[in-house]
Order: sequence, then structure tokens, then C-alpha cells
Amino acid sequence: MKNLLRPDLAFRLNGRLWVETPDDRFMGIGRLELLTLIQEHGSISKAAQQMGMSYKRAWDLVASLNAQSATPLVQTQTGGKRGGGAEVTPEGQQLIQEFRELQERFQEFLAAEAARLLL
Amino acid sequence: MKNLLRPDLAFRLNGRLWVETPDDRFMGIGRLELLTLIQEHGSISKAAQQMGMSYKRAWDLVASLNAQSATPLVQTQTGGKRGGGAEVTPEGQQLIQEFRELQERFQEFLAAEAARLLL
DNA sequence: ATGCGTTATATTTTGTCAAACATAACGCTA
DNA sequence: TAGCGTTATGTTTGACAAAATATAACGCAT
Repeated sequence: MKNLLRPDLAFRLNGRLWVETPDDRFMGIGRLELLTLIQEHGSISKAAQQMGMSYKRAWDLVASLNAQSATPLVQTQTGGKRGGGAEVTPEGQQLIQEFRELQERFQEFLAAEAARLLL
Repeated sequence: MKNLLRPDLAFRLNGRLWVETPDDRFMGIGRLELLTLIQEHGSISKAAQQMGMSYKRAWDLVASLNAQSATPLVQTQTGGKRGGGAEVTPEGQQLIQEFRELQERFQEFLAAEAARLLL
């Protein structure tokens, strides 16, 4: 069993997971982080800012999430005391939790596979 | 426990795995397919053609693979009876096998997780 | 009324990656 | 020697995604 990789190179097993519907993505690691930050800040724009993402992109992602959900995952309000805002609904929180746990199991899978990989 | 996704939408859990080194990708599903086809046809150009990939891209991928390997994974020859050709070395075959098996375990992981996912 | 911060939405610009295109070299064959 | 199919390599073009930019609307606060 030879070692394949150049000995001066470190390798890393990496990967991505996502949930897709027939013609759109539904959930992924980026949307998870976005939802989490919206929950934390109560604002799409603040969440976007913190992720270094344009507000438009964040808003589009929220729109995609809501469009594919039975009930809204993020409820928004325009105008008002703080200028408006957004909050993650209970269903959104459930999605956050499920996907976060899935991500954790995936990371465990990656670690286990990386350990047995011989390159 | 509510169902989150719109009932008219089917979801699919999907993902990607790859091996990366500090400043390049080393192995992934595309490279696996390319190596397999090179082995099958003994030619980079034929493999590229079959994948609907430009020859240049295929050649670049092979160059990247070889550049990161302790010993070449693909040996090439210019000119000669068939105009030249390429063959996958034993080390390349080992990489094919290891990564293919990893892919299979990953698919099993995805199937198992999809089954327990409630959306 | 005016201003503020936010959501909502369209349009334009930019960046990135792959495709397309273009040559050259190689070594057998005829 | 001319031709063929392949590897080898650089340059240009194109496509797509994300960012940037630009407005508008909203509803509270002052």
C-alpha cells in the first residue's frame, strides 16, 4: 500500500450537505448560518452585514426559504419602531435545529472517514 | 412536530465530498469519473469527450492530480502508434478504488440521514 | 412633516470559472 | 515526407453567480 500524496502536502477531507427541491435549493450551511444570525439579531440586514453578504442576497435566500415552506420560516415587518425587522418562526427554529444536528453528524462522518483514508 | 416543507414539493438530501490540499483540490467526484474514463479509454481526449468536458480542462485536472502525487497517477505519451495516450498507474488505480468506496459510504450516509429527516 | 432604519425589488456591474479557440510538438504509419 | 491522433499549453470568449448600486415603501419617533 503506497502513499499517494506528496509527503509535503497535508490533505483534508471536506464536504457539503444540502437539501434540494426539484428546482431550487432549500437548506444548506449558508442558509443555516443566515437563519441563526437573523434569529440572533432580529434583522435580515444585520445578519447579512455580519456574514459579509449583500442584503439583497440575504433577502433572496429568505424569500426562497419561505416560498418553499408550508408556513413562513422568517416573518418580516417593514417600518415601525426599529424600522422593521425579521424573526425566525418556531418552524424556522425547528429547521435550524434539525439541520444543525445533521451537520454535526456529517462532521463526525467526515472525521471518521478522514481517519481511515490513507493517502 | 410540524412538517416544514410545502406538501407539493419533494426534497432530496444531497452532498459532495472532496479531498483538498492547502491550495488546491486533490480528489473529487469529477476527478474520479475522469480517472475512470481515462483508464477505460487509455486517452485523456476520449475521456474528456465522453464527459462533455473540454480537453484542456481534463488535461489540467490530470496535471493537478499528478502535481500533488508522490508518483504520477496518470502516465502520458505523446506521439506514437495511436497518436499517443494515457494510462492510469497502479497508484492511480488505488486512488480510484479508495475514493469510490468512500463515495459509496457517503451515499449510504446520505440515504440514512434522508430517511430520518422530517421536513 | 421629516427622518430613520428596515424590508422589498429591479437594474447594472464585477468576478470567476469553464468553454472555446488556437498552435505546437511528438512519434508512428503509409 | 506528409498525415494522423494525441498530448501540451497559451489566449480569448462566454456564462453565470454574486456584488454593487439604486429606489421605493413602510411605520414609528421626533
